[in-house]
Amino acid sequence: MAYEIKFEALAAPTRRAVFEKLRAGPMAVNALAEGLPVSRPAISQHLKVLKDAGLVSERRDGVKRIYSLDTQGISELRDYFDRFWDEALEAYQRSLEASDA
Amino acid sequence: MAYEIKFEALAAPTRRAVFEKLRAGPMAVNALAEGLPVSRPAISQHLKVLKDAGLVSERRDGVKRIYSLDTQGISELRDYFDRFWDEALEAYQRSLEASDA
DNA sequence: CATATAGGTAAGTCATGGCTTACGAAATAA
DNA sequence: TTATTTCGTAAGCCATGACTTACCTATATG
Repeated sequence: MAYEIKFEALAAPTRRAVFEKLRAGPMAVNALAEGLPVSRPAISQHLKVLKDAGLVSERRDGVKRIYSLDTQGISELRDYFDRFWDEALEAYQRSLEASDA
Repeated sequence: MAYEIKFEALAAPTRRAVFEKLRAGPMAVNALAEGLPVSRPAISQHLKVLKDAGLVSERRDGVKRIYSLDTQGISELRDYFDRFWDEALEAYQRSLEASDA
């Protein structure tokens, strides 16, 4: 449920770049912004979207906010495509049987 | 490779509705448009995007075009999230070890 | 042939959203 | 306290893209 938000969250290229940068491990906002061709506020906005989508979580550390991947939210997407792939195969099988003489 | 196109393809709600409707099996354009709150040309446009993204394939049958799910393209997304989930877990482990006393 | 069916394409409209700059707030440092 | 760092938020700009209607092509059918 609520895949909508997750798909939309991963659609924007720079936002997905932020997301994938977190594979290296938890990171603060300035570190995430480094190397990306947009302003830091833009990164903050992307992080809010990713967080609302349940793909990322936030932790405070002094004046910094440390963002990390949300394994729970990511596993939901994994499960979604697992099921989708199974169903696609079944549908394919049925369409073959239907065209049998 | 080329996840970008797939994510963007699945981001639009009605386009994902078309995509998910194909779980039932191969279907012609008019059948896909039925029940959806947009015009038939809009469905055609969505199908083009899904096809270019490798999520859907097309077959001609007389005057009809039969669209089906592309298991190959879908499996690429499944693999993407499989790997992502693994890496997210590893990153989580590393962050735990790093915070060990 | 003429007509109906099925669906792709063009062009234009309009809202969404990704970006910017400017600003504000909270925690540390001097 | 004052300054500095780190970051979120507000407001506005502008391109993108999700729609629409109008039109065209191609196959079947009378």
